[in-house]
Amino acid sequence: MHQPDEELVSILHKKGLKVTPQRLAIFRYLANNESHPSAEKVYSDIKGELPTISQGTVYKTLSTLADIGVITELKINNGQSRYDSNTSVHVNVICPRCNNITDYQSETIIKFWKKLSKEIGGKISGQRFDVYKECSTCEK
Amino acid sequence: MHQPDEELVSILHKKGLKVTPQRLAIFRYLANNESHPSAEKVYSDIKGELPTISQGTVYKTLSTLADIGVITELKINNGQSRYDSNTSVHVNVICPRCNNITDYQSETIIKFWKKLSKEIGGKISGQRFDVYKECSTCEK
DNA sequence: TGCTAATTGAGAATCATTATTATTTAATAC
DNA sequence: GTATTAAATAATAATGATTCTCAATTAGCA
Repeated sequence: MHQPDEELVSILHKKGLKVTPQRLAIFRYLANNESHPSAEKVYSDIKGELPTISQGTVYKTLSTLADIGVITELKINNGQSRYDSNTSVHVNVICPRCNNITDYQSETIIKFWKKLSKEIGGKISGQRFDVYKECSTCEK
Repeated sequence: MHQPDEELVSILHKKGLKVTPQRLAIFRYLANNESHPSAEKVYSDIKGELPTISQGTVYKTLSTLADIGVITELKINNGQSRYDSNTSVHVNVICPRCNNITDYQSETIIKFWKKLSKEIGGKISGQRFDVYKECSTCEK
């Protein structure tokens, strides 16, 4: 696992934002977490490291990190947002039962995105590809 | 414009659900509407036809129509759901400023979906492809 | 025409998220 | 190091979309 802090610190400086323990901890947590946690999950897990952090700070920090582009926010069908430190083009494989999310990446997706973005044209600022598929746990 | 009622009535019968004026009106409204309206917009527009309809009924009806697969629900980043009677594989081109949504369809997408669903495998129950791009109105 | 379960309408309740504000703190200058 | 100051945080209230509850109504069938 590489050091994610340097990247974040450099971007925060570039944007004129402060480097705070809350921002570092939440970013680090997501960088080491494949599970696309909700804000609530981030809050309850991060309290081990920062016991006095508030829910509001978690929400604002996640939103800030998404604004500067180091994480992505996914509003899913159960009404909550999930957060992902994988900012490259990929497919979110979402279990329609338990809302577990895993990332899927392949050449097919990269090529499709190249072709599609050219086809659509204009100032494209992002994309999101979801596939709904029952996870192995729910299948049973 | 073809008659959308027959299709809906047949599916409702198949599922053992009742054919109500509310369900017909909301489905017809969406079938003739490209703009991916919110529940609130559906409610305020449908009141012209059904003045006594309640917001709760609109929400429940939209959810029912999505459950039986005749419309799709899109939770977007401003926190609301948008509804679309286009249930074929397509890309939602979403304006990140005003949240206007237009559908984009092409061979590229059809081919990609065939390839991707084979690649991922398993019981896939749906998909959603979004592209964020400023609409012509917001560009100005 | 009457019966019955599903649906509707009205309003209360919920849940995730956002806003407010006083306090604290990171970053910069001295 | 210490002071300054604007930005960030913590606590809590407020919001907004959606869901729930339940009595009244209605579609579908006998």
